[in-house]
Amino acid sequence: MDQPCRSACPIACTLDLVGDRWTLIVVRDMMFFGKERFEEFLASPEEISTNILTSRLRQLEAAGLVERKLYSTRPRRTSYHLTETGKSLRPVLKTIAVWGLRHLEQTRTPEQF
Amino acid sequence: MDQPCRSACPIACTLDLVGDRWTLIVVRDMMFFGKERFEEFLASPEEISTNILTSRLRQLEAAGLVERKLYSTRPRRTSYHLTETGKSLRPVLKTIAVWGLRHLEQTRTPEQF
DNA sequence: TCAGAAACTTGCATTATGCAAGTGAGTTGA
DNA sequence: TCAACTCACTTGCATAATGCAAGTTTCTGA
Repeated sequence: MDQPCRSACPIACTLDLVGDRWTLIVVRDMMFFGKERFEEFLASPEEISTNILTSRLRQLEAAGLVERKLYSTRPRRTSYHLTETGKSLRPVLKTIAVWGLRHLEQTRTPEQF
Repeated sequence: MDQPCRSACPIACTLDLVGDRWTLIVVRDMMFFGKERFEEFLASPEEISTNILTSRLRQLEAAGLVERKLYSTRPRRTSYHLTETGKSLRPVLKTIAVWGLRHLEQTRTPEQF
């Protein structure tokens, strides 16, 4: 999950970016569930903790996959959105979801796919 | 990476199985580079350490994605192979590779794809 | 002014990872 | 037959990541 790629392999480099337990969960929430705010991500059933969520949002922002916006300054509200690069992960998430549905019994479709 | 799924989401469950820095590297080595032996996995450019490799092979075996075989008892040699379930991860790996090649500059194709 | 929400930060314990060294069974060559 | 070597690990220890709870700051509305 750190910056330098372990090798020139596109699989290894992609995993360096999003290959951990939480990053793609956050991307999923934005891509399929339209979540935008910190509290919305916290409400997901996987129960990410606040420090991990902060660090993942920062990393995704640094990687150019997510944009952070202040959509209100008076109460100061933050929202997060996928950039075009972030949105391009859709086939990856889709393929993973299809595999999970087919091979892991305990999974079910949440309508959205 | 532990057994119990965090939720019923197919993406989250799949990540519980293979969502870390190393598991899919090992699967990649078997799927695209035909690697089978412990020492072959160690030789990959990402340089996995022996204890992590052992634990990942055990987890993949426990998850039914990989089979372990003793192909020689006299010098006692072990080989690892993808099961049908393991092989079914090919589209996932492919999609990740395509994304990496398109969006990460430092990556290049190793012919095999 | 007092409770409450949103978006965090901080501290600390637990778990995972990285690194180096060691082990044991068997093989090869001098 | 003895030393060196290979394969497939295991062990120990330091560092890094994660999980959990609590606290902070800024603002709102009653």
